[in-house]
Amino acid sequence: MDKKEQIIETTLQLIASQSIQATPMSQIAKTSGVAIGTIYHHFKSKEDILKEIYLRIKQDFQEIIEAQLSESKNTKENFDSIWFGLHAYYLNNTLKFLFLQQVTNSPAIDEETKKKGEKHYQAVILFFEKGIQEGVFQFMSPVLMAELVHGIITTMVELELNSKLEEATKERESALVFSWNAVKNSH
Amino acid sequence: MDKKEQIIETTLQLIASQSIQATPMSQIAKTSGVAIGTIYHHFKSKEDILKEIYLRIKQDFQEIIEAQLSESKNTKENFDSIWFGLHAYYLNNTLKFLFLQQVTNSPAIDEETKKKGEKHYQAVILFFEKGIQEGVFQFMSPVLMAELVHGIITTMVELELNSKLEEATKERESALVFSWNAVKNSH
Amino acid sequence: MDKKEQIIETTLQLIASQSIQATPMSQIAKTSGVAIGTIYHHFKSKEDILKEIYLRIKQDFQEIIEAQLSESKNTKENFDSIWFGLHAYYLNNTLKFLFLQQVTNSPAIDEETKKKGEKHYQAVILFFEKGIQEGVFQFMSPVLMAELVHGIITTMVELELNSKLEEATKERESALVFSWNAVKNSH
Amino acid sequence: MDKKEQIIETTLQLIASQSIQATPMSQIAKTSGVAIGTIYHHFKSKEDILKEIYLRIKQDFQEIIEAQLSESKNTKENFDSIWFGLHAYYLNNTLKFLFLQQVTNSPAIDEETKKKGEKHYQAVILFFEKGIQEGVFQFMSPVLMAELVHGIITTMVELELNSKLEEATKERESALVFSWNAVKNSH
DNA sequence: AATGAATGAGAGTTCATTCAT
DNA sequence: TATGAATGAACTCTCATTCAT
Repeated sequence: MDKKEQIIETTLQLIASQSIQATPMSQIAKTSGVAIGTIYHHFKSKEDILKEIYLRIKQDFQEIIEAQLSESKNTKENFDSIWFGLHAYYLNNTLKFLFLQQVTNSPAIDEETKKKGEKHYQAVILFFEKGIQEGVFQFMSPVLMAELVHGIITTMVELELNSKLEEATKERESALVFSWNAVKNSH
Repeated sequence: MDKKEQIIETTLQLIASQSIQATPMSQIAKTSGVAIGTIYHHFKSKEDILKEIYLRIKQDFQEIIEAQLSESKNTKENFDSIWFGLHAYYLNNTLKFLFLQQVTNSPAIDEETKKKGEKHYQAVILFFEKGIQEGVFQFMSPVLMAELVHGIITTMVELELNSKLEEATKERESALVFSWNAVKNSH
Repeated sequence: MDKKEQIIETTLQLIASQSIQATPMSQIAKTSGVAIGTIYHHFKSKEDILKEIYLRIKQDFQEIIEAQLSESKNTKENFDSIWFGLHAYYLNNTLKFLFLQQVTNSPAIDEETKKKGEKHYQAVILFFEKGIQEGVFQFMSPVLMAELVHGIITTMVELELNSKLEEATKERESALVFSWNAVKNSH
Repeated sequence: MDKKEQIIETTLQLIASQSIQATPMSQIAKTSGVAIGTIYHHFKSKEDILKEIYLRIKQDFQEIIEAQLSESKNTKENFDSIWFGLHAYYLNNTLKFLFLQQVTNSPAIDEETKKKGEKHYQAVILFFEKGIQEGVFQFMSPVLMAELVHGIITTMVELELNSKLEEATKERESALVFSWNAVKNSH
């Protein structure tokens, strides 16, 4: 594997399992089987590695959304697809999920990069916007709605990973119902 | 104010505005108007200050819940009270909210302390448990339901603080509707 | 001796004998018999130590000038006193002289500090200004004249230290004559 | 321009404007439009580039002296020619002047190279030696005299470059008078 | 002749914590 | 109870140099 890719992969693993502060560059170097200088040859700083990982995950996010959304499905079907698609992504990419959790509410990633990351949300926000306009969804800021649903999925994954749910598969269904009821227009 | 209280207050302020890693003990000392030695006289370590702040917030949490819950209200009324009570607490105690955000998904607080903090959730979980048994709420793990609702409130406050909502007051109502539709049993 | 003083003294010695770049903080610490952290307790940075040493030398400079100048001496006598006073200071404080040589034309000391250092020249410049006005000295910018004379002394010390002069004592007299002829008004 | 020349030119520029320590090989490479490896193809080390620049300047020095000295001029005329020739060279080749200033009192150039550079002084030293023997100049070590005059020119250029003189052209004349009075035999 | 990815020793600095007063 | 000088392991990052291509 390419050394740069090696560094990214290692950093993701280490940070997911032990936090950013507990992951010195020296350890990233040693674990990657690369000299410290080599890391700095490919990245401007430690923060720069984090940025790259962050934006890659946000791009994954966009790709999943776009892969799930389809004009041939109705709104409910698309909603379910997005929900399960994202849920599955986080659950199958635990390292990325844990990385995001650490980084999201921390100054480890600067505002500029976070803004860049938000661009990848457009597709979901458009989806909710359309659903609201069509009256399928409750009237509400689409950004808020998107964030709330995302928060639900996120909380769900968190509890599953911490084994706080006895029958995760069943609860998953409940959480989806929970989400759909939250979102849909009941009038 | 006594010195210990001074230290706690200062630490909360500094951490809320600049993150834990950016807040060295030396700065806490200087800003509190106290010598470094004095901090260590009152607290075993830096982590110890964080723990104390963390547990105090969790206790606040419990008190709010208990203040809102009342046998003379029906489930919907109690739900609304909790929702607004918590929302108002976070919004009026921004420092504590920002502190929690940083600390929640980070190893800054050890698992033991987090467990201790969870004890303060019992009242809410019982509330949801009862609602589920009575059939007012959807059938679901009460822990999951509590976390999901809490997540919704949290996301809401976050967006308000970041000014991502144009008409926060209206959206707040929508978010409550969103939450209620999510939890209530629709059969 | 006071630890701060110890650090200053050691730094002066090390830098004079091996240059700034060849003098890492770790060596200053070890040679001073002090922990690295202790250095940073007393000084903001490596540059900060240099600044302090620099300004102390400039202050010495002023004190020497003021000690030599006397209203009871005529201009020629005062000139000689300053010349020999400064020459002796540099020769007897070799470390300080070598430090100055390294630092003077280098960015190791920032412009602000250099400006501060220049304040200690006022007495000499005034002396030359007065001599020029009285017609004892050649007509010329007093700053330039002061710098030129200082440069002569400096060059002299440099050659003496590098043993490039066979009979230093005699040459010293010649250099003084050289200086006085340069300075005096020949009309 | 050939690559080696390009590297020399770039290094001179960078070092003159930002000091040796602030000029890494990587920057020299990038600014020269050349790969790092290419630099090492033409020069053994960083110091090696400095040496080459240093010796080239010293050679310039010799050429200027030789261009100015003429048997058809008398000693005073030759002195003036050398003085102005050198002064003009430094002022018109600011980069080289600044380079010299940095390098002269620093270990960046090894003693061996400095010795080599001194060979280019022979012509001036001989000039002063002759003037002393003829009784036109004060009796004094010719090396010392040469260094002192050189120091005067150097100080003059320095002050001009730092705009510390209000009427540089006039002061230049004064500095020449200053120098001549210094060297000439007054008996 | 030219490239540039890779190296790793070593730099300056930070900061939680200790301890003598 | 309160102080703050002292500590030193550990951090991020730099940069002259090497070497396979």
